Amino acid sequence: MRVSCLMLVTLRDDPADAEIPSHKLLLRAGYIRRLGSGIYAYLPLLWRVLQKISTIVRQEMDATGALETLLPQLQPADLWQRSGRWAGYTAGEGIMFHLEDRQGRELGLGPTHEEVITALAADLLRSYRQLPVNLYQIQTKFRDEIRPRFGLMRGREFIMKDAYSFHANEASLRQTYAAMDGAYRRIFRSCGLKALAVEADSGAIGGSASQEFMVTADAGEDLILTSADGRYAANQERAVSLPPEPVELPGGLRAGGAGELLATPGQTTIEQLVGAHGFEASQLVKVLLLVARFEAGLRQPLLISLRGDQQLNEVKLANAVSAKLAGEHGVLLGIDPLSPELVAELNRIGGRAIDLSALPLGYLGPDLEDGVLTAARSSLVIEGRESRAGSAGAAAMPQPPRLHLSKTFLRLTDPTAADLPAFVCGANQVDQHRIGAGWAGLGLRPEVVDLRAAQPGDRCLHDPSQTLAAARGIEVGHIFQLGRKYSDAMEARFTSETGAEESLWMGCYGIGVSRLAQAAVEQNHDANGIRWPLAIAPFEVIVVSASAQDPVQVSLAEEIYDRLRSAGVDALLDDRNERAGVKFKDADLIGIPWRVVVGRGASDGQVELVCRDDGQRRDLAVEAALDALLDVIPAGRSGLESGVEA
RNA sequence: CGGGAUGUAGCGCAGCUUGGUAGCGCACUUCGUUCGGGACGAAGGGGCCGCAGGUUCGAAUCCUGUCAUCCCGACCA
Repeated sequence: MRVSCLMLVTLRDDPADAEIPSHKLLLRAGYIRRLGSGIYAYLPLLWRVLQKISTIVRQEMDATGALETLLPQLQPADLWQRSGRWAGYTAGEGIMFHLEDRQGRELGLGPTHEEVITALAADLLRSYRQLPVNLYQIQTKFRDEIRPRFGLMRGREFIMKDAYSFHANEASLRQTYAAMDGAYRRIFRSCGLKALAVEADSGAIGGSASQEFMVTADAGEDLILTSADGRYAANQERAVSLPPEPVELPGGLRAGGAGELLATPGQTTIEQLVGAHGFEASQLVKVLLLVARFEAGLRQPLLISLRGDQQLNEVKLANAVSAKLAGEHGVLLGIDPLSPELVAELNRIGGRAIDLSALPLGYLGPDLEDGVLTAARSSLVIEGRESRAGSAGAAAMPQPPRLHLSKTFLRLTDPTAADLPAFVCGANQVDQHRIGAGWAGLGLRPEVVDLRAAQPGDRCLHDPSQTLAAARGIEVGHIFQLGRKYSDAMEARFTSETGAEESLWMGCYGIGVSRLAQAAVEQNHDANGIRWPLAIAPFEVIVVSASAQDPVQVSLAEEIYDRLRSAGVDALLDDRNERAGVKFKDADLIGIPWRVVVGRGASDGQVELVCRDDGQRRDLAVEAALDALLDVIPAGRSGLESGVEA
């Protein structure tokens, strides 16, 4: 390809709406253009990168026996209603673009394909003899992200490789999951990326085991905790660790564990209590009030007890709450702090009102009575769901769920708090705490759930001499063992060896192809521009004649370009009538791994070979330069020596 | 959705406080000189100043509304 024919438009200034290096560079170097928030055109240079990544992905997926396919992006709503995800994915903070066709039928634009593939599997897979199978596709996904960000990093339209496997039993699922783990490590290594495999939360997709693949980069959206020995790595959402040992409370239990009152005027935070009384934060139990929202209308107040020096991990909390209540009340839509606005909403739906002013915020103890949820004397009751005589149109709308407020707290206690023999906690009255309280003395038998966020510096479970260190990562891949969640919901069954009808076991495996391209830039750039790993660079070599006027240089450059191309090298020829400096700057910016400069030495058959990655230059005879390139390029196409580290 | 910021030429910005001819740098076109790290000179082209109302003799500038984009939080490949 000749640069003169490439529609190359590079920018000298950083675009104002880009924040992180990779986003700026992709815009400046002419790889992408924004059409709307989270919507980008992939320009020809980037398309070459995406194709190369896709080729690597295909090779590795095919090598595991996976079958490439292409599924519809336009997906009928009833599929999603059958899996129970339609409401969660379209209402409120749902992420699916959806529309109605001319007949009034509802459709969604595929954010993921569990429903479609499971419906197909239900149709096609009848016998254990057909199993296992693993189907994959590389295609555009649509997600109405709450906050699109950083160019391709979080787009509303993006390219994803997604694979779905079906099995007769869990052991087979584990086998394919392990095969995908291996394939993913090879894919990222082949792309020339340093990636880290970490334990992950399985999130909204559901299922049991899951692992994420992170490209380490400062701009990453995820926090990863790793042990120095490399044996443990996890997303902070998921990470577990040994908490620091608490400091024993002097005096132990008082008043039989009911605690003695302690005047703490104006001291509503851990820091203030520690400062005023010389406590250690680990001697305190703090209480958080939250409300969980469920799809079927339940609003469940939560009373969470944590040791004072620990932080809540909201993902762990959501999982725990969901595990307890989602079966009966549908999908957990969210968990919110008990703010005045939320109290106002609860008051509208609760029948009786919560009186926020009666809650001694900052002085709450774990034994706060359920009575506060109904105790307000306000008789101001406003019916939330008055059914107005609706028009025909309104009548056709599905009825929103009836909101209702639980009158009792769901009380969950982190082990760090539950294990304290004696502690300081709020007294449920303003300006008072209690010292020397204990769980039994307060009349409580805490329900213990791991809710604390692991922190950098915590000791590791597998080896307490190791501590966790933090790194930031960009999630480029995620593999899940789904189990039978979708096959149960969508009745995707097969006949087993014993003749019984059983639900299929499923796994799913995703790679963000377009995100991966940008992550590669984030991990490989310098002040002058992008430094593509050879394996996914849009071109492997750029041939630049220093002077477009010198016919000797021009013809030698043409010759080298032709010979590289006929040797199977992806070569680019900068044949523009520009000054050498402009061509060099552009070559660095767009990040081509090797540059052949045909300049002053051209008449003596000498050229310069420049490596973009380390900046090294060598003056070589033409033949030597070609030999060097034909040696290093095929070797480099297979990626790094060692990519995935854990 | 909550909080913060910004919309002026393809890109980056000034002008707005104090209303009166729409500007600068880069990019683009033509000519000349230059030619190994984003050259120089000359001459040009390109603007519903995000949009809609309002105030005013007069609005990029003041007021109201609205839309869009970016950043910080919940979502995820």
